[in-house]
Amino acid sequence: MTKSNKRENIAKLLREKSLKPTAQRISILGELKKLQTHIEAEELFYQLRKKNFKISLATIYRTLERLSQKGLIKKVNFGDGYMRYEINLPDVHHDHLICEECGKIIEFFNPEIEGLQNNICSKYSFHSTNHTMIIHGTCEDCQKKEKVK
Amino acid sequence: MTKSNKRENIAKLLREKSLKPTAQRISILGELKKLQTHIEAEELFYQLRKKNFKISLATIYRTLERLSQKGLIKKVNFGDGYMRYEINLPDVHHDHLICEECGKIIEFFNPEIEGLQNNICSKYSFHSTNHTMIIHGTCEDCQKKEKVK
DNA sequence: TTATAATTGAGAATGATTCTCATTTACATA
DNA sequence: TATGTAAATGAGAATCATTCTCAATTATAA
Repeated sequence: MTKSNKRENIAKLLREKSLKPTAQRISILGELKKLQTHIEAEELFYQLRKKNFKISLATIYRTLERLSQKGLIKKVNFGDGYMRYEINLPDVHHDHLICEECGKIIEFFNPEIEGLQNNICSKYSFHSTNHTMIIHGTCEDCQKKEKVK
Repeated sequence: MTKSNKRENIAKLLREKSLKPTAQRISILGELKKLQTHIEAEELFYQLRKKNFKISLATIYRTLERLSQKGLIKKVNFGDGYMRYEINLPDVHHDHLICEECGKIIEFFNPEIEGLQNNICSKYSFHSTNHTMIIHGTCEDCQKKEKVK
């Protein structure tokens, strides 16, 4: 796919969500699409600047918020002081394992979680739009390091 | 149980974790124990001040962090800008449903989650110390309000 | 083209949390 | 029971991710 085709696809996506397809929004969504993983606002800001996209940090935050409200991206909170954002691929929901030692974040997908979520929600007559499951602990590598000590 | 007995129990708990049982730490742990639910640092600060405990906000934050490291309390992040803290009753792990409309937080306990967590961890050779599952959506009451509109 | 409502940039403001450092406290030891 | 010392505390300053403000710019409908 050509570069301008990609841009046009993203623009279309934005219009479908009644968001004006500005250069800034297209660049953010394009970058997240390419990344396929979570990123912090400031990091995204530097990445885009490095690629000569003209954009301000305020716009990054504003846009990420809007895209998240519209369901185009997901906002993830690992509890370490700042939000992370990632493209929202429908039906490919994943959750996270966070290593307390080295900070590594492992993404995992578990279909049973979806079922479990449904059970819980129906029990409380709760209508869920989203869930987060974060498991904190120690990763394989860091467990080995522990043993060596 | 008398008031001074309670204090002595909490002091013992702190000593077991090699934490000096200061008046401030005892008051914090006592309050969380009485509450049995999550609370924000600032709110806890006001509660304790109201009860004439002499304590500073800095100490609140420091102590909550220490108690959490030692596993006496749990730190919960609902992603709304500030941490919440709650007493950690072992083997009574619960998770949360958060209503996006009214902010209500429903606690739930689901034993299957523990099993699921174990499956995931063993798959990744991950040693878990803790997990959080948060389901965002709309609570029963707010769904009814929606319909009326 | 033009009007206008939405979007953006730059930097100031906010606010939860952390840090600093002088003072106080718990407690092991004499 | 007195004392030395490392740990804990209080008060307020500092931090820093995020949000706000407002003038300038831009997307699009007419």
